Amino acid sequence: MRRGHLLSAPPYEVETALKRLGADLRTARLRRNITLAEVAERIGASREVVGEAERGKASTSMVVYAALLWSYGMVERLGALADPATDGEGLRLATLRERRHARTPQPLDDDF
Amino acid sequence: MRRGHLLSAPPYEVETALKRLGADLRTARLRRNITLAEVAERIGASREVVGEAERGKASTSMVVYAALLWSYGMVERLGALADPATDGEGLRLATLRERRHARTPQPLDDDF
DNA sequence: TGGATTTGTCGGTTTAAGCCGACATAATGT
DNA sequence: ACATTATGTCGGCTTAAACCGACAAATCCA
Repeated sequence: MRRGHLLSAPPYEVETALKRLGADLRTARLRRNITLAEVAERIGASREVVGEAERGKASTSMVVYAALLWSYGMVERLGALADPATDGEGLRLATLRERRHARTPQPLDDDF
Repeated sequence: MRRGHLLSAPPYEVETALKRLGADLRTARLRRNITLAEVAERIGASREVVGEAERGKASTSMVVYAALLWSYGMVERLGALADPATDGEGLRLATLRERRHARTPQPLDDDF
């Protein structure tokens, strides 16, 4: 992790979403009346990383967030998060011209 | 990242969810007719990590997944993923006895 | 088929994530 | 207030994530 600016300065909306996700994970845990150390042990991680995830740390491994969702019975939501059937814009584009792999060489009109 | 067994062997349901999420992110990208390199540049990451996320790599940073969702216009879903209002089990428990015994989380002045 | 493009992989480097132990601080409840 | 518990923080250590350049394999389209 060196030069890419993603981790050092993610888009604002990304940070917002992560902060909210973390806060909601904390709410879920408190409602279940368990401690950081307890969840950490259940999912096989350290107390520290769980606390960081609850604060929405961007560079934390995806598996930490995923395991937390799993421990609260919400992991199916993660799997369905980008369901193609619910991707409105993608569906529109797909009906026009779906792509399988290679990029279609654009002849002239290169406007984006 | 050394001894915790989370990253080395996550729960099966977690791996499944990540695989599906990654596959769906790939579908979203192909529908939009853009390459790995292009998305990578847009979100400020390397082509490699994007490819790994699309394969559901568990140890990839959360921000990579989040930024991909963002680039496809799905980042709000991530923020709402663990919405307390939709946490059925949590709601039940909360009515019984909510716990407030936690320190108010500090802002986590961004990842250093 | 052939040529162009996309994607996966390999080697090497730098940075930091995650772990641990111990301590500091904040919140709780009696 | 006090003791207790939960959470945040510090320093050090080990491992690997993310980067880069280049190459190999897969995919696509004319």
